[in-house]
Amino acid sequence: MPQDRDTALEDEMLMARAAWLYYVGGLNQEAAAKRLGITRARVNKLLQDARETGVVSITINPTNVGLLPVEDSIRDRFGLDFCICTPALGSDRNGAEASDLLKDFAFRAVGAAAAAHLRTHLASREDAIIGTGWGRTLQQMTLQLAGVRAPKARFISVMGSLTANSAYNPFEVVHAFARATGGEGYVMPVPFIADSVEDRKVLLAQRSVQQALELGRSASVAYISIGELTEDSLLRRQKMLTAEEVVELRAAGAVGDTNGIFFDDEGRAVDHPLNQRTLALGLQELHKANAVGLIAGQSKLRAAHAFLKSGAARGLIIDGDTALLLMKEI
Amino acid sequence: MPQDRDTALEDEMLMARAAWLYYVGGLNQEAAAKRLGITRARVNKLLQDARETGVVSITINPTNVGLLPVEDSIRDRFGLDFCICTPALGSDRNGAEASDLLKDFAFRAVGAAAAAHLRTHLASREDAIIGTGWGRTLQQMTLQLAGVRAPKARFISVMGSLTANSAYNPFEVVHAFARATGGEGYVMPVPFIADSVEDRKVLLAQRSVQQALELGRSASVAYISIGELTEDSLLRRQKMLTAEEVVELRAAGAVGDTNGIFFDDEGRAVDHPLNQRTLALGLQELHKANAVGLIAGQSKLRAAHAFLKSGAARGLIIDGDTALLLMKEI
DNA sequence: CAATATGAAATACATTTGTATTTTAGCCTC
DNA sequence: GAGGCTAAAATACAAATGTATTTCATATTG
Repeated sequence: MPQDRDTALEDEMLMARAAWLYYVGGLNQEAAAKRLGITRARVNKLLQDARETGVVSITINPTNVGLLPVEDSIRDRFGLDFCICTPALGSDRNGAEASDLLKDFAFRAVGAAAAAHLRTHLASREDAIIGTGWGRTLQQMTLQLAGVRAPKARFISVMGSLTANSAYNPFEVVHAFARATGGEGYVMPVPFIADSVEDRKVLLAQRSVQQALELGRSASVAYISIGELTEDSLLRRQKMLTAEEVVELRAAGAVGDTNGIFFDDEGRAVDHPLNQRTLALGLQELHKANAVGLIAGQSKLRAAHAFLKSGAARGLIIDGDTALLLMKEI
Repeated sequence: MPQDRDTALEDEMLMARAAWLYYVGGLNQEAAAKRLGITRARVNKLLQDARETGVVSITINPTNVGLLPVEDSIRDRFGLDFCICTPALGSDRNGAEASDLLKDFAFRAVGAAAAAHLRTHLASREDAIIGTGWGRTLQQMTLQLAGVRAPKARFISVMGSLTANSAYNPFEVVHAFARATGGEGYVMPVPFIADSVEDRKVLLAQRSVQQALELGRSASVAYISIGELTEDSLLRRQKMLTAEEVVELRAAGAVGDTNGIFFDDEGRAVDHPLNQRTLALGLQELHKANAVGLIAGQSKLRAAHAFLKSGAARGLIIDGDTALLLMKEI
């Protein structure tokens, strides 16, 4: 049941005061509790809430994480407006065990950086139209937007949806963005890979799809991620592709995809029927929609390189370790 | 002895990585230490350094701290563009003991709020010219600018420097701003209170001083603090004033100063030789330079009230407790 | 008005963090 | 290469923090 409004306000105020005392004032929880006349346990909970809801936010100065030269190189090499790297963490002393954890980190790191980027973007244009893709990185991004309010912003998926439902689904992603910011969300209520070329035509003719695509094309920024083309890839795991299709696509030269558009090592859309069945903004359209590529995880290295060659992206947010590998290739 | 440059960079990188693992990645210090191949104690120190040097900064979302009516009243009463209050914390159950801590807290709180303000300002005009004053509040402000990059910004002291060197010195403040943001810093390489009226003329004639003042006048925002006029005031403690001068100034009606300009309860510059020896932007010039007054600590109440009457400020950032007291007076 | 649900206080305890001390390893100086 | 210096590792311990449990007061509901 909904909490009383006064109580909620009172609560948020207490939260802010506790947070100030603790984080800015440097009091410990006990002292802060005494000061506020409540128990330490309560202060502890308040602080937890404050972090979760974004009343307090912790930022790390991106200067001197040591990747500025890398950022510049990548930006210049691929003609981007900007390139942001998260800190490189790769040099762990105990090689094997960490790789899983590391991958998770990459998603969070890139998600956090992307969230910060969006925050800045919304600060300058609060009525922005923001295109969104799908996947784990995008999902992480939505989780780290606490405290961002943008009731006038509109989030629009630049692609159709998954059939299987998961937190990575464009539908969920857009919803999460809208909820986090108080803005509006729009999705394309069709699968993003149609069953046949004919089906695609029918779906594409839908007014709601046309409207969504139209809105997506006018985005002032669009956050999209890319996929690698392997048996482990999310596309496969979500059953959007069959094993045979993967083999075919690879045979056609495909090394990765963005929003279901498969491209080869040179960043060109490959000649394969699947590419005729995708319901999403194309590579050129993404560029016009100010696409920002989010790259998390070293398994995406090859796909990332190819994607950058395609020229679809205006900007790049990439985890530091993958960026370092990319540097070696260019 | 000065540390090797490479080592320093290496160190700062390690700091950033540790901070990232801990604050963003959510690892505890032990896990982060293992990941980085160093001891937990070292991680602990790195994190401490990271906080102190502003590599990580913790900001608090200022919505709903409950002082909006106070902010509006003060803003309207003194014709300001804006007034920002930090949370009021005065209602501690155990009256006496806290006053010292509270004061320290006020500096930090106002510094944090001012840092957030600057952050926003720089977001809209990255090549801004920013005037700066001196003192503990300004110094705190510089420590809380983590994550702000503004290589095109210029920071210019609106006043001469202290003779005694301290972290509060305009020189240090400007330097800290420049370092934190990557921007440029300019100072007036002269004392801000000359030994005599004649000396002031000579110093003022310096080309570098003229240039600095010129630049300061064109600031798009200037952060300045005010001082109360007591034996405890920073001016006295930094030996910028003799005890006799304080007595004289008080006799002339002075209740406070900003940048060495002494004013009375009505906010008028008092008629005293000292006011002829100050090397700094005057009250009217500060208004033109879009001055924002930073007020931290209840001991500054009277001076703050007078300062606001002077009309020198375009905006105000004040700690909540002092704001509440101010409210009672107006 | 009694029954019940709720949120916070009180309490207790395990974990994490901060800090001091000692030991070790590398490095500079002579 | 011995001596002394420094930074970090290793260790140990005290303080703060996170979390669960029980108890209590208050508000809500039938």
